[in-house]
Amino acid sequence: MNTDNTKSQMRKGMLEYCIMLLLHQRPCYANDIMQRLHEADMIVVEGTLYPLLSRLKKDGLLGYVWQESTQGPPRKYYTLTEDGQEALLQLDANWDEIARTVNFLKNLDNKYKNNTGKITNFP
Amino acid sequence: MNTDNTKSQMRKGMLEYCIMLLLHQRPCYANDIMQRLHEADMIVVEGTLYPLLSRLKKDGLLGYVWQESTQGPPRKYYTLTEDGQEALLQLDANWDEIARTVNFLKNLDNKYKNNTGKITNFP
DNA sequence: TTATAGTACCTTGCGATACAAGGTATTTAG
DNA sequence: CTAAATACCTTGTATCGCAAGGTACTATAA
Repeated sequence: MNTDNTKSQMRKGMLEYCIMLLLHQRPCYANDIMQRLHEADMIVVEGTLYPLLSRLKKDGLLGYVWQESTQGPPRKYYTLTEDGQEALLQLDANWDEIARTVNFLKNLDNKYKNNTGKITNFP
Repeated sequence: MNTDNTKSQMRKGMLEYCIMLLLHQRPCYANDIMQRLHEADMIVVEGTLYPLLSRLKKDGLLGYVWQESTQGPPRKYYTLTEDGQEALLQLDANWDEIARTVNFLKNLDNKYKNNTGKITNFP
């Protein structure tokens, strides 16, 4: 089984949420985000991140300012707009709903296994 | 913001996991799955479900048997294969990792807001 | 018998997205 | 002046959710 692909699929949509959570804490530019997500055990690469940031900018959820750097070219520091903060609340709700659903199903599964010991009740 | 689309994106990969959790409890045919997921607050439609089941079958994670019905055409009752049960363990791990990451970021965010009260520490 | 409704399965086409790979521009070090 | 490092972005591919439409079987009613 292609576990990498499944993990990648599971991340779809989550990445957007995670990045907005990060930006809610403080402004970041691309490398900041990649580094901080890496610390949180979520890998993201440039080819994923830049289009995502551009899209959120285009949708009005993010803004950015150019900031000079002491070690290279200037950086785009992204921040959440007001619309972005509202959207983040929606994403919070979406996440809670999904987590609730998954945990509900996992609990059903555990309960089932504990009660019967095996899986034999074919209709 | 298109919340429906975001939710749809967040479900990518999760659906596969949820369906395998259900099938780990007992064999189901398509309508069973849609109904039980609906009870768990996760909507699935035919156009999503059938290709997904076919793919998991093709990958060897699911098997099925035809079963006569008293109220219509016969049904395909799907079950997890051994490979499917192994894959489910992987998906469990993937889910845990993602949930851990998201909660880590959410806690960071909460801690940040509680400590500072507002978001002003621009670099 | 034929027509209609209900059930169950499946396919096609579209939009969205993660990712690999490759490209451009700026700054600094040698 | 060149090379390396940093930072930004684009293109092409594969995958997936979903709306819409299609096929086939069964039961019921005219």
